[in-house]
Amino acid sequence: MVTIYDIAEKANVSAMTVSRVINNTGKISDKTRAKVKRVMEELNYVPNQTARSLVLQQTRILFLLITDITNPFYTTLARGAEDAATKNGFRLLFGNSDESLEKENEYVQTILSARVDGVLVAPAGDPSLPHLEKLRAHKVPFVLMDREVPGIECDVVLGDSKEGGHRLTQLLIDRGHRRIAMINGSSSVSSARLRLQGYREALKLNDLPCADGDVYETSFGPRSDLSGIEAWLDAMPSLPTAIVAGNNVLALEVMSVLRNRGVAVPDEVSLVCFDDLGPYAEFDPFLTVAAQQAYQFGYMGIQMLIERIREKEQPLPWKKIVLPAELIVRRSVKELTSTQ
Amino acid sequence: MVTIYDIAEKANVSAMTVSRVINNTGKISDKTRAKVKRVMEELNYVPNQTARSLVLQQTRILFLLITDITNPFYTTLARGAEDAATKNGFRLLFGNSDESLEKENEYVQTILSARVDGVLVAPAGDPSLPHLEKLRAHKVPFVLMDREVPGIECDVVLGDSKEGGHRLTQLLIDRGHRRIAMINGSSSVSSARLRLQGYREALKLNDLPCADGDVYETSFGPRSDLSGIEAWLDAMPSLPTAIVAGNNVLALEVMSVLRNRGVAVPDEVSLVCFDDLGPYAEFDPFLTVAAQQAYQFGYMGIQMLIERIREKEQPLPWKKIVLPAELIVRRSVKELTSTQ
DNA sequence: TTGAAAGCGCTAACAA
DNA sequence: TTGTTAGCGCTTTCAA
Repeated sequence: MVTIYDIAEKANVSAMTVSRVINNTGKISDKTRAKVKRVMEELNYVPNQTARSLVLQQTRILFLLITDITNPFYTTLARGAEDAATKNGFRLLFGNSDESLEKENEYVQTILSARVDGVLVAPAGDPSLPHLEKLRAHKVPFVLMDREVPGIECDVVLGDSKEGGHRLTQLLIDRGHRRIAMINGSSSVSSARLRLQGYREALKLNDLPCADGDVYETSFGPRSDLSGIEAWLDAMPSLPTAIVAGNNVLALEVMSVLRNRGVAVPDEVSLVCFDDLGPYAEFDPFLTVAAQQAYQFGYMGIQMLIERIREKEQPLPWKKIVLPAELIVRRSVKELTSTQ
Repeated sequence: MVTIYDIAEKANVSAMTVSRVINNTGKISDKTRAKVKRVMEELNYVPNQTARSLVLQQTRILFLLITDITNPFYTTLARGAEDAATKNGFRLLFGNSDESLEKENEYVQTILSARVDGVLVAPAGDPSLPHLEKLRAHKVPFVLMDREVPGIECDVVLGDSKEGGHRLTQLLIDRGHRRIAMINGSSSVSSARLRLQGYREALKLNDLPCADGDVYETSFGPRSDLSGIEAWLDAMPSLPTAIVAGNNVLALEVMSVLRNRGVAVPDEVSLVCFDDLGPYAEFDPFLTVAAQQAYQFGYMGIQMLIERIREKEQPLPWKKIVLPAELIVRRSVKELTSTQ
């Protein structure tokens, strides 16, 4: 590895001078600066951030902890975060807690030991409190987003969940709906609580009832098993004419269940939700696709990489994995009966 | 900051002993181990990865460089990569090049100076070659995915693009389509080239023509301006009965353009594409939503965080930003004319 | 304008 | 089983 000393030696200066050139600090004659720069280019020198972080006690790394990387709300948020970080000379590390307190805790541990300069976090819920307290105890600055956690004072970026819930519900009422149900995230998540509150508020202001069974509380994250939603709908004496979903994921899942039952949206049940669907909102994506095994791409890629790192000394032959795509036929293709 | 020496002092042992306890190396009596562990808990000690990386010459960090973080193909891939990395005791850092060579180059610089142990990269295209050569020159192991780059030998995880292009096209042919157009990514991207090849192959095997204007080449990434696609369609004497899209983003964009023109999919034009749409594939998401300003959440969050880091010494009052949601009314809500 | 020495927090190698 | 020494690559402080 080329170090600052290699440069110094070859340029006939001290390491300190090289350091000054790299960081543009102190006074240096143009001549030495040019000489040092030339040698750096020649040797392909890249400063070692690790060493620098150790002495400077800062990493210039920020961490973004989100709860669902497959949700376009969070990926869009991530792009914003990345832009802001880059613009300010920070790098951004991502973590995905999957709405799990356990994973969140692991990430907090990682964050502490990596000595990142700050954290932008969407907490899994109110029980995230100890994790935030840990960050606070270690003096790691953090900003909450999307969700507040009672018991901790800090900076926070929120959506107006109560108002939003109110307006979504009012919109349905304005369209003539009287029996409106709600599916929502866990009540241990502040945004879910507020959205529910907004919903109830709107119903109340319009003198509409809300049966106990009309509100279903689950998790904001995607589930592999939709039977909970099935059971919720089954338990109702009749389907509501409209449903408010606490987020986009829940809306899609409800839609899936309704579709399997042959219940048409919006003809039989209207549906509204929090959070948009990114690039997938405006379209009717019943696309026929050659589905590539995206997850496998990532998984096997990392496995190969780790193997390569482990066997760094004995260069094995290069490997090439080709994964077949699966053709998924959906209704974006029309059968043409007559030729042309 | 609590260091290994603070622990050592309080536990009446040497720093080395503490190190051994942390890493579970060497032989240590149960008694000292217990004592050291107790002190570590007491002082809330967290090992400093930065220092460790410096001496070990490895960071246990892998880097995943993708070209479009809003594409479900890549987020799904990222989940796979994260799982594989975590399972093997590595952390994963993400970067998003946005199909831009410039951003890619910046990330390569970051990767080199951060001394990550390895990189999993979807290159922006063939001109990524110098970036890969730079990684190679610095002996940073890397694995390519999704795309190959002529001129560099390395590990690679690929989809079978040619075969996939062929099969998608054949599917359309089997359904009676004779005039099939293709919209594709840049020909400087290997997967785009192969997909086109598969498409042409299928046409040829079926003795079908392919007019020059029927193939449109653009970028795989999402564009803010769809006028290029408009112009492509306009230039054709008539619309084809079917279109093959080189990836999911292109398919959605074509669909958007067709929809604006009142061209029905699949009734008037059939559409197929590479890559699935993640959770958004099976649904008809014409959802009415309270769209939150996802990008702003991330952007402002990071800004607040950086400000907080800068003003670490003078604690300013905590800030709270509340962003309003925008109600976007789409056709998931039905107007009820009669009450109830 | 330049350089020498010390140290950031940790671990490998060796010694006791 | 435990401790001492040296050094990873860099920057800060002080001296020249």
